[in-house]
Amino acid sequence: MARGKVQLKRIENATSRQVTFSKRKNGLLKKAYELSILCDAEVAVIVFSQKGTLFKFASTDQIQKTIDRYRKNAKQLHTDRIDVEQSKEQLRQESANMAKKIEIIKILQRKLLGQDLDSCSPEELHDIGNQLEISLSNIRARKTQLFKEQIEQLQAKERLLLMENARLTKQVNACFSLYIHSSQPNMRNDCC
Amino acid sequence: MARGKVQLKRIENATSRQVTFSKRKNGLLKKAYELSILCDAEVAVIVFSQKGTLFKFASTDQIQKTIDRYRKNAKQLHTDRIDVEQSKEQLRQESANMAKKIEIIKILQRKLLGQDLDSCSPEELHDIGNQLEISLSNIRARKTQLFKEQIEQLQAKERLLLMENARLTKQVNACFSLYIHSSQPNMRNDCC
DNA sequence: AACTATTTATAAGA
DNA sequence: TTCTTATAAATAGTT
Repeated sequence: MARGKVQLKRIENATSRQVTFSKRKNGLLKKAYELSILCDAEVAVIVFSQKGTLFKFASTDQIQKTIDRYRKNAKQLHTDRIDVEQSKEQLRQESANMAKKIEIIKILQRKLLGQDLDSCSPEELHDIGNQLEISLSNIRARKTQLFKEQIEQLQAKERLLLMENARLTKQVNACFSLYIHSSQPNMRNDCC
Repeated sequence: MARGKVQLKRIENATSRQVTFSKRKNGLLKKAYELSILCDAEVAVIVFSQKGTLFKFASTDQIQKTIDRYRKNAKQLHTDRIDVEQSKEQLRQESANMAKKIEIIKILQRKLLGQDLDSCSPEELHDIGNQLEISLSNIRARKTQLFKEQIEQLQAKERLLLMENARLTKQVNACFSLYIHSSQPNMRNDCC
């Protein structure tokens, strides 16, 4: 724009490029400022030098406001901020649900372990009892078996004793009959 | 910049302001473009007219890239994108941890319910057994009591039968003695 | 960083 | 809006 037109292409000389960047960058920011003032427009400019240095101008107090307005306008808000908030909210809810589940499971587990039974409603006690019955019927099989075996043994013993008892009674009667027929018929009632 | 200097203040005439906005806006975007080409810089410009119409320029294919770079540079990324990503990641991890917890608790619960016992190590079986023993000892008290009562009854019966047996044996012997003394001494061996 | 010859941007007018 | 044009501003090359 002075002392010769410039080609619109990257300035190869590094020093020259750096100088031009500095001048034009200032010019750009100034123009942005003027536009915002003269025309009452909302303007935001972000410039990174090749070195990575940041320069910016914003007509609002917070450049973020303009950026947000841009994103909203460009309907990218849906895929960015709101989207992110939604997925965060979703994760939060999942989290909360899981925490609830854990609590419920823990409570049930404590009850299954026979603790905190005081706080149970009758139906709950019933249900827990049923569940535990299932558990117990599996786990206790062996113990129950032992009890049963013991009872069966006792019952077998009982049967044997009853048989022995019957046999003895018969024998007593037989003896008594022999005795009656041989000497004392009036003793029959005492014997049976 | 021509035909008279302008005061750096809002142009009051609406039409004039609109025209100036259009011209200067184009000029700003052009300057931004030139800066990005000549100096190989990353430039983003966002302009909203008073009406709210959006105009923008970005030297990258996606203006969002420049905005993100800006936010990163301005260390706002910490409170924005990265922060959001971190909290999302945190929630994700919590979520995963909770899922694991639920799995573990479910497995334990299944085991407490007497299922999937095949997959247990001996120690695990032992621990679960112990836990269940506590539970069982509380819940089973009544059933065990019934078993014991039944056994006690049977034992009592057994004792009664044994006593009866003894009594009968005694009686048999007594009868036999009477019989022997009264008539047939050679029958003693057949009787006992 | 300053200078200045030129180019570029643009205000006012049409 | 767009074109014109006088003139202000920006800036490339130089110092």
